[in-house]
Amino acid sequence: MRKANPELQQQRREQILGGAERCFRAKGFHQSSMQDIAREAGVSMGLLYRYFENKEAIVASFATIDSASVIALIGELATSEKPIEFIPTMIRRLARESADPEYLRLYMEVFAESLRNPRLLEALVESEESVRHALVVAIKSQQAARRLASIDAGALADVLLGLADGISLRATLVRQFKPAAVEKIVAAMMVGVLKL
Amino acid sequence: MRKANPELQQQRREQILGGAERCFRAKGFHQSSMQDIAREAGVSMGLLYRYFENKEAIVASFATIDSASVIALIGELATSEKPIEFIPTMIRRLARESADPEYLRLYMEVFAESLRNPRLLEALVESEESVRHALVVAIKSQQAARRLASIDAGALADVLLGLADGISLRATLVRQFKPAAVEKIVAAMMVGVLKL
Amino acid sequence: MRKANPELQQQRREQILGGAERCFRAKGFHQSSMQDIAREAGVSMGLLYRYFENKEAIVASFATIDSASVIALIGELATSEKPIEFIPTMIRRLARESADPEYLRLYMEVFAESLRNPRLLEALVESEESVRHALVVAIKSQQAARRLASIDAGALADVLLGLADGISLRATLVRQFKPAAVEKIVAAMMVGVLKL
Amino acid sequence: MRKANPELQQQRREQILGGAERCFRAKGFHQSSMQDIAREAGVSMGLLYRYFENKEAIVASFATIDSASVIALIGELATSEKPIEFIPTMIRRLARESADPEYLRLYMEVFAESLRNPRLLEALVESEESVRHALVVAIKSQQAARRLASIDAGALADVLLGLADGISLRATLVRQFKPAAVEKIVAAMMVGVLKL
DNA sequence: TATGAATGAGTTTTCATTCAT
DNA sequence: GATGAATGAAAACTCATTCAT
Repeated sequence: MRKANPELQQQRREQILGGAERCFRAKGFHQSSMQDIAREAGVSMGLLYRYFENKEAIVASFATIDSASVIALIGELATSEKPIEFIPTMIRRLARESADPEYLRLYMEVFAESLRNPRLLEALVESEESVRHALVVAIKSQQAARRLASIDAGALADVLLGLADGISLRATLVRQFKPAAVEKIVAAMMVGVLKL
Repeated sequence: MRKANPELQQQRREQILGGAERCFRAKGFHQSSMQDIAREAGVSMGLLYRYFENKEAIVASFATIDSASVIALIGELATSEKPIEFIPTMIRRLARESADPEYLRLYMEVFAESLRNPRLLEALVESEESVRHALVVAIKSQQAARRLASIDAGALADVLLGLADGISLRATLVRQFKPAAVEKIVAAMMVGVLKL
Repeated sequence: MRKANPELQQQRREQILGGAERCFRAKGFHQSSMQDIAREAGVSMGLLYRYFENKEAIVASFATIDSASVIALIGELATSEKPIEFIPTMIRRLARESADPEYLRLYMEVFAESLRNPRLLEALVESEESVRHALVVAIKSQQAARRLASIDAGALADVLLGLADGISLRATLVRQFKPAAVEKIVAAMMVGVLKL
Repeated sequence: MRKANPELQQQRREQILGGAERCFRAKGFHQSSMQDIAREAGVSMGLLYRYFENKEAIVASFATIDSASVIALIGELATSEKPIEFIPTMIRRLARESADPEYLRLYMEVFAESLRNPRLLEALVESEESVRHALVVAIKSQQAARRLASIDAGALADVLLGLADGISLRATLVRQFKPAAVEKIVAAMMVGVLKL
């Protein structure tokens, strides 16, 4: 007798989400039909719906941002010996990472959608807060080590992450955007607030 | 014979765009049908298509952001006697202004869409750059007046506008967001870079 | 300027309901797709949905039974000089009328459906009660004229209409069904209850 | 090698039909999917199709009405000492039994379906006729015993069963339905035809 | 015997767009 | 200039059925 096979199921889920991501990146998710997704994922419509209750459920899977690389970067900050110097680099790298237009578009769409869909918003908020939490912890540990000034760690995290988001936005939107000059300013700002 | 009546035409355009904006804010524009827009604007389908070639043309009208209030704020900066102190206020007000979820959603969608549609992107970029240009001019005049340090004005504009965008994003996304603490940090950062 | 045309609208509604009835009679309404109905009615899918919100709304239109001929028959009873003799004839004709398998099927389906759908049931009940009411009135007037015994008119109406329904059912279901013998029994029964 | 196990097979059939009946009663059989049935019966899709060739075969199983209780009632009539008095009771009990809306719906659907599907109709007719036959036999024996007038037993059976069906229909359809008054009329009618 | 996995045509419904008046 | 009528392709989703294990 055939038994349920969780590995296969996991693989199928990923297969579908892979197809969906390719579609969403290429066309946006309102423009991607379930047929498109099924075709791109190489499965039938029926199977799609076996694994995801409806289209929204697929979209929702993208609200939980893959924050592994961000967390890694924050880890570097936590152990950095000169965090004040490291922060501008971190912001630049964060901004660069999310400046890919396709990624940006996906993120924007998920965000826009989540402003209407509580379920999505919940997932997005949680995923955002796990990143923020990691950053707060990193900041506090550096403050304890007397390498950063003792300012409100939560607010600082919001400023840094906001800065990274805002900069990546402008990098794709402004023709005359000069990364180096921007980074210099960021560096100066950090010294202003964080020097002991 | 009837003559073309430009005033009426202008009024009709605005009537339609008004209906469209209400729809877009309420449901997003992928979820707003042309029927919805016509109903909300109080016109017939036929008229809709007389004034706008297709749905995309309506959407495109929203890529030119209404930047009047932003320009006004920048005007205040240009004439401020203590620009370093004014900037954090300006950022806070910019951020607050765009933190309305409905507005944010509309803006996000337009942005997301523009990443795939060159025509939209063009309009968005131009509208963004007119704001940036105004800010650059204001910064330069304050630098000329020796009230701000002489750093790259373009890059500074990008940092400030990016910060405003990023903060408004986080204000809607982070439950523990503390506006006052954030503003204090912004103020300190500004002193760090802009003090002569 | 084109004005809304109620006549056209009325005609379209009938056109659609005509197509629907042909489909429903031929295949039952669960087996009739909206495409089928549109094709049979000679209209497009879009138009179908302009006139009927959804499939259920079309089905609901059939819950209001066309009771004109029944009412006419009851009218004959009301003015009959020998109502006791007329009733068996009436029952036979009622039963015959609804014994057409296609009609019966449609009626059965509507009934079955209405047992789950309150909106449908409401319509069905009302349409049934208008018939019953007419019959009650006819009976009472004949009782006042001393041509029928004074028994509960409502209950009598239910017995007569129930008998007609039950007989038409059996006429299609029982191979050895003998209309004449049945009518004779009905006649005898009527004498039993209704003679003064 | 495994041997076929008829008992298990029978049990499985019943298990499936039990699930199907629950589904059909709750939602009607056009609204019950094979998945629903399998789930409700607690078996897999594969097994479902091992025991029933297709959905129609399951539906067909419901055309053979479970007439045990009806037959029992008819048995009481056959041995009753005062059959004329017993008949109204019998009709009331028959009507009450089939007045359960869920049962009625199932029966209606089966009937509606059978008007298009000869295989179903055949089963339904046969099952109906076995009941009718029992009733005819009972009537004839009571006539032989001189307890009922000598009228056409077949036609009488049709009138009685038709009356029961028709009354159960109206009991669910007519708000002002009064069982007691109806029964009184039925009693009077019976005296009218059946008294020696 | 029994299961879970998979299919894909079919269903209802929507919607951007065009046309006749 | 403005309207209501009409279209039909495409969307999301379902489901009877088959297959591999």
